[in-house]
Amino acid sequence: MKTLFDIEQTDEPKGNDNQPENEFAYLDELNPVQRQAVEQITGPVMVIAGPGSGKTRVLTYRIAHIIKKGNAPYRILSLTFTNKAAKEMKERIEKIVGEQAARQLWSGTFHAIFARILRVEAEKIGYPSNFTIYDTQDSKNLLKNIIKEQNLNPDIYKPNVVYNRISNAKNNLISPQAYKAHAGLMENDKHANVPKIADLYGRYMRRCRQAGAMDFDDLLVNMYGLLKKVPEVLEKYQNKFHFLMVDEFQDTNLAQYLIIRTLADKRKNICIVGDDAQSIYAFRGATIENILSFEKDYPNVKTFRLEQNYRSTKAIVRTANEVINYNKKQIAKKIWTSNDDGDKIKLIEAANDSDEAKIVAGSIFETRLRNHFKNEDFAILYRTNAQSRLFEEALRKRNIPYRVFGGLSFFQRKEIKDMMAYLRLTVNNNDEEALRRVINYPKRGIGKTTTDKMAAFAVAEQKPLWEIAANIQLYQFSQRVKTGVGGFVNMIRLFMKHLQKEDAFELAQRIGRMSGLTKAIHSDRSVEGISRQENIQELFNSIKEFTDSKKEEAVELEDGSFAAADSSLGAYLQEVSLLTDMDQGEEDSNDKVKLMTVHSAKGLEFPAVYIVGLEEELFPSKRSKTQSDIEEERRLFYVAITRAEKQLTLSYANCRYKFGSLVYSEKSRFVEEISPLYLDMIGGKPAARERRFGSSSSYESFKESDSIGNNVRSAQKRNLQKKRAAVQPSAELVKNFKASPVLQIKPGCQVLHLRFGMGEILRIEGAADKPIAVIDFEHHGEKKIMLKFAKLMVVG
DNA sequence: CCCAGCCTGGTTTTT
DNA sequence: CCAGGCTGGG
Repeated sequence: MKTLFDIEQTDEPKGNDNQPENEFAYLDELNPVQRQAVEQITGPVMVIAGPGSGKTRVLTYRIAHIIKKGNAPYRILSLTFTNKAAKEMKERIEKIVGEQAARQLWSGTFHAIFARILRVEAEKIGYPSNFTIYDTQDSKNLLKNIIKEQNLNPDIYKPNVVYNRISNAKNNLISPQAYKAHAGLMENDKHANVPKIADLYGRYMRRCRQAGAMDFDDLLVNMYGLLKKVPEVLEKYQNKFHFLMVDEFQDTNLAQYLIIRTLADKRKNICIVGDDAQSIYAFRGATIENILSFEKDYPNVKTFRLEQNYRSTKAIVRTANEVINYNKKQIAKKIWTSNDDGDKIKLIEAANDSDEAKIVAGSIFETRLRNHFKNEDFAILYRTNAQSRLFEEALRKRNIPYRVFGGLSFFQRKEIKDMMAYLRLTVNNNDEEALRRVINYPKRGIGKTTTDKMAAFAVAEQKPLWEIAANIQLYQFSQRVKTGVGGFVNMIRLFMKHLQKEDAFELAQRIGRMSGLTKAIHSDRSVEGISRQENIQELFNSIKEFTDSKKEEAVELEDGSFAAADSSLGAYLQEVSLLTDMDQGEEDSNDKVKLMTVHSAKGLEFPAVYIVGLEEELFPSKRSKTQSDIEEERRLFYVAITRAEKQLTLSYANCRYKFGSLVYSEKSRFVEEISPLYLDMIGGKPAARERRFGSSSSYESFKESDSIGNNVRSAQKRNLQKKRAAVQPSAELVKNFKASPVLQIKPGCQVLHLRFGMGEILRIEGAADKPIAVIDFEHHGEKKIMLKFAKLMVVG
């Protein structure tokens, strides 16, 4: 983290006449542009802030300034995008304005803040105040059920696809009715052979409503609906919030933008901060258009540009600029720095992914010694969460402590979801997904057939599933089922009786005990079983922490009176349902190497950054096909690069197992694109590679492998054996292949077309759906690589 | 009708 | 590597 900026102070700080000199001392820490943005607390303000330009500093100081100017903290609504950013902001503000004031601030993620408001106002739009928040998995499960009920083919109507389309519609505030009336969308769906999407959308919405549940997108949609449909609510919040601030504005979608605009409409004291070059959430509806709209909607906007980078070395800033310059769609600006040139950008080229991990771990080990870095100075950034595993292994082997962020978050673990489902169901009986999850866990003899039958009644009668369960006696079921379901319902009802009497911790313990869930988990003595127990224990600990802290806390209301904070189970669920990563354990990340996706690294900075897995189809993702997709990948790369303060290392594996295929990719698209600059940086020759650590031959693992390669997963091995038996190469192909000076084909394999040329670039053209080749080839003398292509692709 | 255990298929990124 | 689907035994 930065301690002090070495800023050239061109202006003498302008002390405010009415205030003691030191009152606004913090303003001295800002450069002239930053300071102007901070001091402009009224009217529409737009701050275009490049990476490392002190954006968070501007935001936090601006909030402090608003408060110091005599405005109550609860007049300020500050919205961010991720929990992590929100948390960091809160901490920094607290340091300036004190804990008391910071606590009254309305600061958090869009989703969290809107959920908080909706809790209070939900009944005005026909939702219970104890509504559940469905996570993605809940939503997809519900969709899957609906698709099945409608007798649609789940292979065509993939829950994933349906979910994404619905989510898209919601992010653009398109209702099911509007969707049906929208010719373009309907045409599109028809074309994609999924004409029933609009219908499913409507059904899904009704089911959520019936279950008293909102999904992530509903928090936005319903917030907007609330403001549009209930004038007194609109009035209330417009009067409540005198100042609005939005961070990472480039990542807002239409729904978010319209909500912000509506809330700010009365006073128009709205400040947005963003950087179009760091827009990396288009996939969930974010649009840079919002920046253009903002300028149009607020013609008298004051714009400030923060272009000086205080974070990174010249080498890093130059690389970043170089990368982003390939993008056509961007607002012109020049990020510069007065920092040192710094070290050259390093490139690691590894044979395969586990080798890559070893080399990176080795490099961290070495750099740490040489530069007296601490573990916490390092970050490994990757494109997908799944990539973390090999790096974890490699770091463990070298005894380097690390922490993985994101990934399978605590709350997505099965045992935690089960427990949470009980808690959710107790607070909101109508929560269908929770009910389905636990009605037969632990085993109560209520199987799939029974649940499906109950669900059919629920659909036919347009009632929540709980209603059927609660009145099971009225329906045609066997006595055994009736007893089982009846017992379950009574149990939940018993829990409900204690909702008011007991705090979240007491009630959760009761639920764990009486539901038999704790017992079921404790009876499992396997390794996973033990870890499950620990997780449940951790959950209980966190609930205890929650109740304890709430009991200490007295909430100061806006009229000055005090009230006891709510420590009930309902309050706990509300607070916790939008947490994705348990970053509660700050001490947990003390002096550890940090591993995370590039997306979650946004807003953070580290002295030394490794960007790994820079391979075609991985980073950039193979899902990125269109020009604008690629531009988003490039922005993502830009974000990753600009996290680095002093050292940046890029890394890729020559060949990587992906979905059963081993892909040779000598140069990733990115590396190639920045290569003129990159060559300059490493001294003109790509041969100046980082030394390999560990094994003398990076291809060791291949030599030791069996004929397919020891990294092939067992399932694929089985498959491959089957398929290989079926595929025979044509004589011509074998001949062509053998003509290649360095490539040899193994008998029994088929290759469509291979070309080898342009130095070390292996180019493979053509496409096939089947696995076809195992190839040995020479590389720098004796090295051998085995390749198996599930799908041929152009690489190089 | 339920359940345990095997098998297969799928994996971007976040709230 | 995990979750969900399928199958065969109870």
